[in-house]
Amino acid sequence: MNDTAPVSDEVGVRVRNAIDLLGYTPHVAARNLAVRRTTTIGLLLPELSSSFFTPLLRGIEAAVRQTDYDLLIYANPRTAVGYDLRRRQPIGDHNADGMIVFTTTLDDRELVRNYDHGFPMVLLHRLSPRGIEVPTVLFDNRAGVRLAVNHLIEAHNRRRIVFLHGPLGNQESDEREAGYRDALQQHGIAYDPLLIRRGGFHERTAYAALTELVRMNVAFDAVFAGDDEAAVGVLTALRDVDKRVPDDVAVVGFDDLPFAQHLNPSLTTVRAPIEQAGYLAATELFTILATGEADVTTVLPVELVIRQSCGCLPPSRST
Amino acid sequence: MNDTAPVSDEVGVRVRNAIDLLGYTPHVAARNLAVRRTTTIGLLLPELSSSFFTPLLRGIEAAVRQTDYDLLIYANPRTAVGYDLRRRQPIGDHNADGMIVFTTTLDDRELVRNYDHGFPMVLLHRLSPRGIEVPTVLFDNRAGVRLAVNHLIEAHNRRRIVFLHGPLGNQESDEREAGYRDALQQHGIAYDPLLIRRGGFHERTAYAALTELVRMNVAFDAVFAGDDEAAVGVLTALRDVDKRVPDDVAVVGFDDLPFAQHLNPSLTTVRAPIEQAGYLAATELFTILATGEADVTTVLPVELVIRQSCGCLPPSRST
DNA sequence: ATGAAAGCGCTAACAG
DNA sequence: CTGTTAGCGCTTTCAT
Repeated sequence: MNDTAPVSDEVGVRVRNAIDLLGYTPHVAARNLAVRRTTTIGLLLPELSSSFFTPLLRGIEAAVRQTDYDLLIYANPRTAVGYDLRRRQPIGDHNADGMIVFTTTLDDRELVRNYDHGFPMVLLHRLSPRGIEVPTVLFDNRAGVRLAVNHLIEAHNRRRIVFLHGPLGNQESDEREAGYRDALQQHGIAYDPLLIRRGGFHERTAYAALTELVRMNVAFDAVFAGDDEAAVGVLTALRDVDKRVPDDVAVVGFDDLPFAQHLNPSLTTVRAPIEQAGYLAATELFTILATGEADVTTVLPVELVIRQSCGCLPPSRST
Repeated sequence: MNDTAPVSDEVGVRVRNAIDLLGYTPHVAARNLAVRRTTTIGLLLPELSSSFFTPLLRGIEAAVRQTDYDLLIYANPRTAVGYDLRRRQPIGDHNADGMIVFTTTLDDRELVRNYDHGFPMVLLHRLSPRGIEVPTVLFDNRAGVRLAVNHLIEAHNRRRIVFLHGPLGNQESDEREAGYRDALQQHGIAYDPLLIRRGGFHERTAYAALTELVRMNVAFDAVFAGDDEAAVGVLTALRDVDKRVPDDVAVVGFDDLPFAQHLNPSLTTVRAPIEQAGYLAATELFTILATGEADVTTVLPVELVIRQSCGCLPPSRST
């Protein structure tokens, strides 16, 4: 019995000795069962092996560190599609007091069920399912892409702009495409379905998408890559087919991941405050935990970062 | 009761309806308490916000995905130093069947205690504490650095080679320094303590270390950066003081993280099979879980990857 | 095939 | 201040 009740010195010592002797460790699961509280928040992620998560986790960590809570992360591609309901949930009220749900790592049904049970959640980069209101933190994807594509059109006179779409059903990608269409429309450029390819969000798929486009002899003078990871694939693909960036093809990304400025040419991209998003999501969750309430929707502004890959900055001196 | 005993149809239906109606979810902690098994392995990390963990996690994930187990990650800088023993352990036999321990995320005492309790563990990038034998997966740090420094000396005729040491007490960094000394000795170059600086393993600290070195007017013609993250800081620092890489100063890193090839100049570095290390560590843990036994020590070979920052490859055409 | 009872390791509430 | 008791939600064993 520690901390909860007054104890005489002698007993205290005796107990402590026993603890040391036996190497006793409290069984957390049992304790949690008893107190119905875990002092832990959970984070549900589709995967971890992408540079995108580095800043995101940094932000979440920063927020967690200011509290007494621990952070438990569960990353599992299997959670993506509807899976056996009877299968245990990796993170839930049994091992966390609340959780952050990234994009589609939990399907709507689960979300609703957790919500009905009053399990505190914050959504990241995904809208609350219709019918319930779960607080969510989002980027202004549409405005960001509009900005980027407008720049390609206005400053660099590009008109055949490829748009790499992320995984099917990705809300963010849909918003980004809306921004792309906004920009085209704004300048009276026709929307050409040939220029819309799947392949955003991953280096390899982006590489493949671009390569195929070239093989198909589709003409284009710019690429919105979907995100920075994809932009790397695009850059590589273009180099492999001897197209020059930005002279032949301008390239812009999304996110402004740390490596974007180190690419060659350095990447013009839409900077998303990823770290801040993580920080905010966690902070909101803690607010809910403390007060029971929180803002419903937070849309984070993004900005265009101009570098070399669009043609604005001169090529770098070779050190 | 699902799966364990025969049940009449009618009752089955009745129960299922009740489940749907109430939105019932099994309480995992309670079940674990009862069956004394979690079907989960844990991973203890000092932090997540470093690109190093991207490939590491990819490897671990790959191994986990082949099994029925779930992966729970706990990242906490607070675990670094000896902390309150009575404080619950975030991951332990109460919520995992075994765990992977990265470097110094668990202190020796805890390691020994877990070991004594028969809790399955695999160590990553850290030696087993003396007295007990916990399986461990390591890089051949010493040979790797020897390779790199030898290259700087032999191929590029450098003799004033800075060595960036990681955090105090970091075993890997110690091994790397041994490799550095090996190489110097091999070529009869005197060891100059002035050239050994703290600052490896982080971009910012590496930047600071280099900047200070320049400010102190210490002469040097090459830098072993400690790792690739640190190399980015070194490159930036050198650019800021108008030293040319590789002409004035050659730079080599360690790890070969994904971004290394995209740096400008691209980074000559020691490639460590990080992903494989993660995969192996997880696989070994599963082997222990299944059979109770595993190899004690696995040392993974590394290789030198030659690029521009040492002077071997010509500067890149600006696309 | 079903219901009842005990116990996993802990905390909390209550008497002594 | 200390020892005892009940119960967290589940599985398991044993009767019915």
